[in-house]
Amino acid sequence: MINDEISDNMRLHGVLTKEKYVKHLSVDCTIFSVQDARLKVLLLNWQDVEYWSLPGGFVKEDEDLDEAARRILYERTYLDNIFLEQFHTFGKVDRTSLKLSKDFLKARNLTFPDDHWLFERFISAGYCSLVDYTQISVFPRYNNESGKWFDLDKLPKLAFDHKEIVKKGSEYIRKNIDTQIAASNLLPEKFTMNELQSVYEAVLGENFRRNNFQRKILAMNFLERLEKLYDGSANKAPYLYRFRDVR
Amino acid sequence: MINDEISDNMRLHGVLTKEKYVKHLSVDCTIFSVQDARLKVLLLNWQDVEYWSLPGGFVKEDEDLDEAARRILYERTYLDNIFLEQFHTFGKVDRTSLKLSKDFLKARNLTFPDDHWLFERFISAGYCSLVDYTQISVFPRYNNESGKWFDLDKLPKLAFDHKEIVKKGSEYIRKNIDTQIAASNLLPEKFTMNELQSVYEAVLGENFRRNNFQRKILAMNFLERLEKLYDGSANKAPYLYRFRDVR
DNA sequence: TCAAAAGTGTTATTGGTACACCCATGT
DNA sequence: ACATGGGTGTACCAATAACACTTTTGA
Repeated sequence: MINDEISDNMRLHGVLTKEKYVKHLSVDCTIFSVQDARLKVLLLNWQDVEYWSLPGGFVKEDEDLDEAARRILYERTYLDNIFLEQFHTFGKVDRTSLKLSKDFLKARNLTFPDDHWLFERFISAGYCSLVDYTQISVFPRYNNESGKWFDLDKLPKLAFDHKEIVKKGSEYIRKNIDTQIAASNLLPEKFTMNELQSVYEAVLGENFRRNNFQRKILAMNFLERLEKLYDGSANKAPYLYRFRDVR
Repeated sequence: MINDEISDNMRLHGVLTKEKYVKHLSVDCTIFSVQDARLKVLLLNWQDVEYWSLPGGFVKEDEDLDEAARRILYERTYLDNIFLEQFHTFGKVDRTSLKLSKDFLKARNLTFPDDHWLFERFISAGYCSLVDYTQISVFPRYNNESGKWFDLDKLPKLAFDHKEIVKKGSEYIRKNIDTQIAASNLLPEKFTMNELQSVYEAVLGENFRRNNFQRKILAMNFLERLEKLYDGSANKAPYLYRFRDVR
């Protein structure tokens, strides 16, 4: 366990010194999911550091920005083939803090020279995705790192400007809810209207009348009605649906 | 004139070698205006270079990304206090081209070592703004550079991925037309409903019925009705309006 | 036969579109 | 008085919201 931890940190140190990254540029992912009928965001925390932060990373020199975001998401969640969208780039000079950056590295027993680019100014591209948290097989990536899902109005202390990033990310998800939900893996291949409605309600944080919801969704014409689902419950069997266009 | 040109280029060279910029990061501005009842975009061209490009620039190390965009817009158009919004960041590895970059510099008689960061990969944050082209006092900035407004469906050959940037920028402007027009300086302090409608029609590229347009706009409740305008024409005097919230 | 949950229908309201009409204004 | 362009009213249609009723299901 201790050995794992050391080797993890060694690996990270090696990666940050040897691998070629685009300096001053990072990607931060706001990964949302639905849990207990609420929209949650995934945050990471390192042992002995007060602040939580978004799963983020750096962009390799030979890697598209979008690719970098996909890779980072994969590294954090082992989720592949996920619909990920850029929503805003955060570029305030003082958005990161030297002290906090050092604390982060100290918590992992990493040291870098004071003039390392890690301590300079960072511009960060924000990406967002809606995922099924039960399909996230393994995180965190490092032993002294922990991940947790947070309610948007019960966020812990966040590093840097990550609170603002989460806010903008969630606004983006809500504004683009139709495509986001359709492209997410939140629902199984086939699902009932009720399940779909629950997801909408969780993401938007408001309730709809089931009949009006059904009409509205069906009018958008991206659902395909399939066979009925007999799940053994003592009521009329609901139809199953599927998103029309294959992703 | 020749002297001016030389000194301009010298200045640019000096700036690019001495001033501290965030490497690999640029800002490109899509500046739109309305001319002949059509939405136009401002493009720049250097003598002896086939390709046109967006007014862009680099971000200083001690400058917010938003600030950089404002500064660049000011440098190009001498427009100040302009509503400028970020809409997307373009990060493909091959979005710039080494050859074209060299051509650009050659056209200005500038030489940089081959390993200069100017020739490396660039990530560019796209900003957009709607402005009154008649209020743009002076551009271009350099003598061998010319600026011109282009119809969106009659674009010339564009450098790098600037065509895509223009497209995304115009989509953003159209999607956010209400705030964009209200925040722009396209209209004078007081204006008639007809003038407002013309701007909407130019930006969206479609026509509306005046009475329905009026209803819709007034329902949004961001206009304040003022006195009537007697301009001497032989018809009923239209009301003047003003945007409610002061910008 | 009953409760639970789904499907479907009906009406009212709202927002937008099309058309019509009247009003003010300078020539 | 008249053409011009602006203001306002009304009828119509589609989308949405609110409410009601019927159907299916396993216990």
